[in-house]
Amino acid sequence: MSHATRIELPVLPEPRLDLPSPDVDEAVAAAAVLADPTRAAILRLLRDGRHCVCELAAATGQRENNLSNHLARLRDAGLVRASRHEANARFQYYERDEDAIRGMREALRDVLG
Amino acid sequence: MSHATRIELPVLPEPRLDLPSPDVDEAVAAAAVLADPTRAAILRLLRDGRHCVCELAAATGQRENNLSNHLARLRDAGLVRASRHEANARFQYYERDEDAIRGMREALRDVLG
DNA sequence: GTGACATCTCAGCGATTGGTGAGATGTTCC
DNA sequence: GGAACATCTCACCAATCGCTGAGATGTCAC
Repeated sequence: MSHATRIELPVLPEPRLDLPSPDVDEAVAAAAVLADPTRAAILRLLRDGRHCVCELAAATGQRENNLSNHLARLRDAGLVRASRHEANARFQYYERDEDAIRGMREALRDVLG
Repeated sequence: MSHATRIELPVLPEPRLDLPSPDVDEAVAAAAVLADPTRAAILRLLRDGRHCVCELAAATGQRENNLSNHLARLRDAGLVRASRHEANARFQYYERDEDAIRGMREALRDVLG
């Protein structure tokens, strides 16, 4: 046999310590929004159409001021819009911004594959 | 004009207080895993193949014992598997469980649409 | 205007959680 | 065997976060 070494031998591990750190900021921000049961339920409910605060409060079992807090966070994140009811302006009706939701989905997809 | 009312009049709002509360537990659990930069980076890095702890630590800029903590959480959640290197068993190589990852993706998709 | 209703804002408290430090376990090399 | 290495475990502390309570704003009905 010549001096040629066998190809299938187990190779010594040489950890690569220069891997680039992936950019996951968007995905983490999206996940932080969803990591609360009330906010996740809001986004799930609004998937089927607009709802006012009292409806969302009843469906989630939360008090209305608490829901208002979560809705403010979703508004600041640009994920939902609010507009008063045409016939009775006491009610704020919320709907999703589907463009922003799509952005969340793509950021999460980049991490999960 | 007869007594027939016009059809296009704005309708009085009657909030539906009996909406069923959506089940978002799985999506919330998935989001809680991703809502940390280190864990999100780990899952993103393992998307391209197996890596040992020291590689993940270098790429994320975290200390190895801290990474070990996060990897334990991912293991307990069934999202990653560990196995020692064939040629040098000092190194624990981690890889994703793609079935579990797919479960996460579907749970999140149910909320985001 | 007055009262009732729907929503909003924000300070404060309690619970959860990520990073650290120190020590323990398992592996390789000499 | 002993030393160096790679990883793990866990108690502790500081920071974060969600719920509550109280008060403010805006709208409707009378």
